[in-house]
Amino acid sequence: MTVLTISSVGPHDFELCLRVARSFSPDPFPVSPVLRSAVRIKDHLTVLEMRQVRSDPPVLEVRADLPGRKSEVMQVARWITFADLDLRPFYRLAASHSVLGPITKALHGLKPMRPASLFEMLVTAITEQQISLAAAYRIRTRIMERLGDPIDGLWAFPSPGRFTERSVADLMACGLSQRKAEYVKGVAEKVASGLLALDRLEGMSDEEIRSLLLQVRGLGPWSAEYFLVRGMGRPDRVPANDLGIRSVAGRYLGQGRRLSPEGTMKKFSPFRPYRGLAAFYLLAYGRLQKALGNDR
DNA sequence: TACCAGGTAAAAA
DNA sequence: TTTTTACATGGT
Repeated sequence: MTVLTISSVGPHDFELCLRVARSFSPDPFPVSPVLRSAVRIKDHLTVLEMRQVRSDPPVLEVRADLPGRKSEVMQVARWITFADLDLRPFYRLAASHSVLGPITKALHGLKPMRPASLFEMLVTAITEQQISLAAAYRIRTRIMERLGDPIDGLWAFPSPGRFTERSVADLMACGLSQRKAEYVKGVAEKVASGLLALDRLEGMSDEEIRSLLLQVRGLGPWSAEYFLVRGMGRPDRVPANDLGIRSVAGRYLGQGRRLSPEGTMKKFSPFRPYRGLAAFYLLAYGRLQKALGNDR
């Protein structure tokens, strides 16, 4: 067992990050300060255990049974936990705002967590198109159980190859529509063949990534923006037509009713270049209120 | 039981 | 070119 430590930039409350991430899942997770995550590192399946061991300055600890791969483990853990994100410029921008000011104070140290792989994020985006997050979550669970690799009580998200070797009918049996099954298989083929080089995206601009994704069948404007902000953590991206974001924008920044996509973007414009982070904080606040039963 | 839920591509007009 | 439609599952 290798034990590594990660120093995180700026304020970071990892337990809060976990609580928020879990609040988006339909399953009631046991409250635990430890994140256990099954990941693939260089074709090697392993479980990462991450927890916070110091708060100021923040330090995270990572445990993995993968000797000799320390730098890769460190890199993946930094990616998942978003250790390199500095929240302070966003907090300075939000501090004077009547709504985001108090909310950023209440959620001090909250960083959005990212899935270990961008391929997983693409599949997640497709599953979440049009149907509820809970329904999409159930479908992804079936995908993991049927195509993924079990390890230590967890499932690793299936690699692109696992999708390409299955038929569209196999994917439909997990609950995807025929359309979405075709989308997912098509994306997996593009990634597996190298036609869609996800490992090159990090060095590209938001707009470059967006236009690249829009060329892929099954990925529209919502999916591209969702991928940018949730999968890659690009802090200024907001899916303008996202139902959840339009609702919280209306609830906390408007008159209570869901806003139009244009109205939503207008409400977030003061937070440039952190509009996506502002949206995330509203969503997180809304989920935590709901979990506490304070959402009426 | 209906209806809506963090859209998209393709058919129809 | 613009508008309309089909689509899967799960919660309320």
